[in-house]
Amino acid sequence: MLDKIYQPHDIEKKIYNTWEQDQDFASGKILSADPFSIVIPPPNVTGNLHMGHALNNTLQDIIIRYSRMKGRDSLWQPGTDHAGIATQMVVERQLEQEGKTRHDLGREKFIKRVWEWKAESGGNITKQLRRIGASCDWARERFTMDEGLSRAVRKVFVQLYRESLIYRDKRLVNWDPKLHTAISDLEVEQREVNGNMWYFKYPVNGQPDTFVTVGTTRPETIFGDTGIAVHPDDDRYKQLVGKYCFLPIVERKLPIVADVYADPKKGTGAVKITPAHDFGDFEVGKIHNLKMINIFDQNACLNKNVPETFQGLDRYVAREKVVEAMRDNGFLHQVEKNPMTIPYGDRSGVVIEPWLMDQWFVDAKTLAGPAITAVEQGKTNFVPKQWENTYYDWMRNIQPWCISRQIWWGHQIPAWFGTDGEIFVAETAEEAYAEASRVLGEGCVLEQDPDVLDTWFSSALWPFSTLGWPEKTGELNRYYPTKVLVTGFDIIFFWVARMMMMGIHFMGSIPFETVYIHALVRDEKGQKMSKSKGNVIDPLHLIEKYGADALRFTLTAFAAQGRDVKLSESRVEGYRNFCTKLWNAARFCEMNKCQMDPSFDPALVSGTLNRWIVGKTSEACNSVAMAIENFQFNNAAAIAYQFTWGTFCDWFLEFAKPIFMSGGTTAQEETRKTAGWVLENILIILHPIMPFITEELWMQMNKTDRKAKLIATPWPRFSDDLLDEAANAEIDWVIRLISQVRAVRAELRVPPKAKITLILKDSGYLAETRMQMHSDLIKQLAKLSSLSAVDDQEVPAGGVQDVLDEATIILLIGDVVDLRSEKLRIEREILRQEKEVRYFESKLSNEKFLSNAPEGIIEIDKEKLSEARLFRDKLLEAQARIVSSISTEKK
RNA sequence: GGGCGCGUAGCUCAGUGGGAGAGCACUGUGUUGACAUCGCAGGGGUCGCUGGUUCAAUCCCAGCCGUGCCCA
Repeated sequence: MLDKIYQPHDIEKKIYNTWEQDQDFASGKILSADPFSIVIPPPNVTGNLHMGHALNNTLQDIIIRYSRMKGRDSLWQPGTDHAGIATQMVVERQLEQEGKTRHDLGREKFIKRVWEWKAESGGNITKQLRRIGASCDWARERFTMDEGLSRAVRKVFVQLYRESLIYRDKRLVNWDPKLHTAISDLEVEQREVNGNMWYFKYPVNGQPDTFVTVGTTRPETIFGDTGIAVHPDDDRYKQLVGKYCFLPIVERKLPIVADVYADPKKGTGAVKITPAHDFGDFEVGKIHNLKMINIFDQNACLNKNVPETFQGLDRYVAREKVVEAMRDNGFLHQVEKNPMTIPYGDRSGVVIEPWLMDQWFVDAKTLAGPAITAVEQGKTNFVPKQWENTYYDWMRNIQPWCISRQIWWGHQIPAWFGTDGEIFVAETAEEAYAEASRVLGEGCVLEQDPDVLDTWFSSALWPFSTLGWPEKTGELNRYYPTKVLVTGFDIIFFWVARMMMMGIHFMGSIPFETVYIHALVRDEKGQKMSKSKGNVIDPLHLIEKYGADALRFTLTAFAAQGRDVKLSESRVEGYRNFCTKLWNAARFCEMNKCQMDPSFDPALVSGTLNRWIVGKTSEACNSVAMAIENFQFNNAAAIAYQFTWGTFCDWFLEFAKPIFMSGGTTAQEETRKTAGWVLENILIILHPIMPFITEELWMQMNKTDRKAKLIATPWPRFSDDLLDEAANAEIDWVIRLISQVRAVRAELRVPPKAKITLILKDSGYLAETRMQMHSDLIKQLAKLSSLSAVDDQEVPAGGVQDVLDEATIILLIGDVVDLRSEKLRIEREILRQEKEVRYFESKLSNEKFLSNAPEGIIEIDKEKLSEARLFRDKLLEAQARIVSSISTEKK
């Protein structure tokens, strides 16, 4: 016997262990089956499960579990990425507590230390993924720093270098003065701040009392100024082009150049050019051959290229000093408040400094071409489709990708430098030496580039490196390309785009057929969850409290395409109740010996009720399947929920009760088996969304017959033959009758326990038959003492009346009812029906409507009209009877 | 400034060119065994505003207002 309440805690752990131990998640077991693969967006190895992960992995789990049940050879490739900067920061923080820095340890020991940390804490996130039920093929788990994946990285680097798609260049990069590394554009966050615009007067050479006034938001950069730009068509400055200004304090000559970069409408129309410290200025400087003077050290403090009194100052201290000096010397024209955006490092949180240095770059522009075409040609599709625009937009304006990082944790760049800066790129040191020997001679000295590659460089290879590439493995052949990538929109640029580029370049084909972009999980007020706001909801906390299935169902029910998920705990609670409902329905089935019988054939049932629920079940199964295949997860959840609760529990089981309580008839036996079969299918369709409770029920209720677990049970295929229109109409009629009686009773406040008499007038043969067939049921569910059909003459006066199709329902509820208020009730309803009749009459008398509307619509409206008329007429008759009762009463 | 969304019941959200739905909340009511984490019944919405297209618009189009995100 099932417990009275579902206890997720113990059950979830037990079930998950069983699955994992029995290798139920393993791919490659049925090689004759169609392969179906997805790769997990590898979570950061330092990460902990947050709501975004919970949603992302729930959806993937639905897809893969469904695929498995559909009989495909399903691979969900798991793993984590090494998160270069984040991981290094974690370990450095540990060292800090010991009073050490990574430099105290040295590179080798530090890396060892990181691996130790990884061994100890790196598995957190994968343990947490297990908590939400993720059915990854854990035996295949990969890590971006694994030997195999590292080899893939080296091979890709070398090949791209040889193809000139990776190159070393001196360019401005985003320098993080706290972490001491370059970062990519994507790791820079633009924040709105209120800053100042300072206007400085630069004296013009040879023209006393003539100044060019320039605005700047960064006074400290004046030491790097090497020119002034004005717009070529700007009459204010035309005569100055080709002349020089003097840079105050420094006394450097600054050529005045004409460039459209200077916007005449902004500020004074003249801008100072600091090529080594501003991305825009850098381009201008190159065009006009301006000097590039680097004025910062790696901490963003002023270096030796500035006047001595300023050397070593922090950039913000320097800013004040410069303003002060300019003011004191009369070169400060004015200061304005200036709203602007400032670049911050997304990891360090400090202001990023554009810094001129040698770095490795990927020629992303060239690689992006085929990646754009693949989407244009529909080889890869985004769902929802509008994300393709975001993808195109970024890809078409893509910039060179800076891939080198000045940190230690990561894939060290496979490039070696000779003593004079010669570069040798090779997969191994041996190869590099061999090559260098040919060029520089035997015994040459090489040093490997100390930098490592951007983590996303290795993540970009994930869909094929995890399958064994560059080896030509069977897995690679079988599972690449993957079917669908499930991810959030925030990493379309970081990851999706780069996987597309690398996948196409190295595998010759797209890495995935579909990119499903899901929502962002927000708090109940719609705000992004963040630690600083303190509005983070911990998925593990919700799992503890309500169970993983309740959380999964909630996330799924909210995962409508193109909309964010606003999560609140009360919703999770609501779906926990759904778990309880399901549990109790199963318990009820068990109590009534409704077993799952594998030999049961739904096509052979004969009882109307059973034929009805069989049809509804097949409909629900097919609709849920369709919804999952179309990535309409919220629909899948809604259909399964409505069918389980609203159809199976609320009606079928209630209808079955009298049958179960009656003697051992054949009808009882059939209904038991049908109920067992429906429950079985409910467990199946709910399993992808709520794997734990469904598996537990499956195991408990299939003690004898079946060995296979639910996870390995085939998803049923039902033909439309199971739908029985006649049975539908019949049960539907009974449901409507019961509902109407209940409504009238509630409205007239008939005591719930009071049994009353129902008389059906003018019911017609069909309705009368239906009534008689289901009389026990109707009596029970509508709480009736008796029900019968009568013709005109036998109508007792004074009953409460209602109309159901062509029949009039008469409820004899004794003296309780005030005839006058009953008369008003009927009249209200008559008014409503008359309005209905008028509406359709006018619509159907509109010639334009008749000539333009499709025939089907007209037919439906005609039917609605005649229904409304019938309803109204029946009500009018009922009203007349009341009136006569009232007059009788008076006498 | 460019782009992408969103605005439907008190709340959170589905949905559709043919008279608007769910969950939660709310109101009334009900516990001799599936479930009070429940049952039964009920109230509640000019589908943001203004125009246009159409026989028909909550849905399509335009503009406006409000709101959110991404990019510069």
